[in-house]
Amino acid sequence: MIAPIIAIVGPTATGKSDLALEIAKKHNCEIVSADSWLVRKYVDIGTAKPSLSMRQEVPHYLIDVVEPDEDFSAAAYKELALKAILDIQDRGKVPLLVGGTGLYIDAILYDFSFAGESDPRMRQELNNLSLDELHQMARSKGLDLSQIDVRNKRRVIRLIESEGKVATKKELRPDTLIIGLSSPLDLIKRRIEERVKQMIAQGLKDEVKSLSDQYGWNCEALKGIGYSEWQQYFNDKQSLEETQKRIIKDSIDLAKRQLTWFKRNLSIHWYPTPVNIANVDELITTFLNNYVSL
RNA sequence: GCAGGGAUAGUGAAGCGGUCAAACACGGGUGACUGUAAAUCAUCUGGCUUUCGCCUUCGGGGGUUCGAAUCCCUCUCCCUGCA
Repeated sequence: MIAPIIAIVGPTATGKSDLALEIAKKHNCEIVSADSWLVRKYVDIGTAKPSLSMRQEVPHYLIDVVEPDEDFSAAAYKELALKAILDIQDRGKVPLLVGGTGLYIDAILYDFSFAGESDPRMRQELNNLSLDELHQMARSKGLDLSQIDVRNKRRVIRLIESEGKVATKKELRPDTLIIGLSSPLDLIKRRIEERVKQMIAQGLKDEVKSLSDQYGWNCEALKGIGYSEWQQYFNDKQSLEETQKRIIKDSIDLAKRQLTWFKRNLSIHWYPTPVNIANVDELITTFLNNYVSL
């Protein structure tokens, strides 16, 4: 059974969503978001979530699937996204995987097998231990610390949680086309700046306020970029200008990390950021022509 | 004009005779990444060099000393008190 899948990846603010919509309309696709923040309800402005009208034009999946204070994971994402993908394919359409969360993208395209669940209570206990204590614990359980970054607490915690089970990945799944959107960092910076200003103009502050009122500052939804920065502002410890600056800075740092992740993937077909849709379109048409129903 | 305080790498700021190319923070670069991933972590950040190392730095100039960012003299600029 032939089942092509197209992915659009890249750092924030490079126009993935807009491109995806155009592609989807032209090529009979439905969109599966691969973004760790779009999964969450009520964080709309700060995540640049695709608008309702966009979502009406073309179905989007894996958006608004968890509550603001709910735990989520890459493994959970994989399961849900896979379901959506199969569903789309069953209806004879092409899934368009779109997002900037490299781990989520790769979990699908390289069929990650995650190493084992985590128990929320146990995780909390582990979080309270020092790195040294975690090392000791891992050693006493006979776990192999040599394969992980032992200075990274989260990796050690995960090693303990998964009891040494090893995660695996496969080759890039066949029938996959990956398109990357990027541009020189300077331009990305400028786009981020502009976008953050726009978010604030659109009422990001109120969105944050109502979330913090309803769920408290500890909820997951307020830990993200564009959200956490406001806590200081609402405590009168930071001006609006400073808040905006910090959001921009955090977003740029994110973009760099995303770039680092995607850069090493040699299967990506890169396009510069103000995308020329015609170019991308050509590649996609060629790709999809291989699958014209016989 | 007199008295006192200050001038340190991209920024802020330690250092106050040797272990100082100079703590730390921020800013910047590079990279890692599988059940928190918008997370978490590593690493570099005066110049040249892969390393060893060499060279030029701590407002300017001149001294003291085996040795100075650190002590002395002087000049410039900034702040404070008295005029």
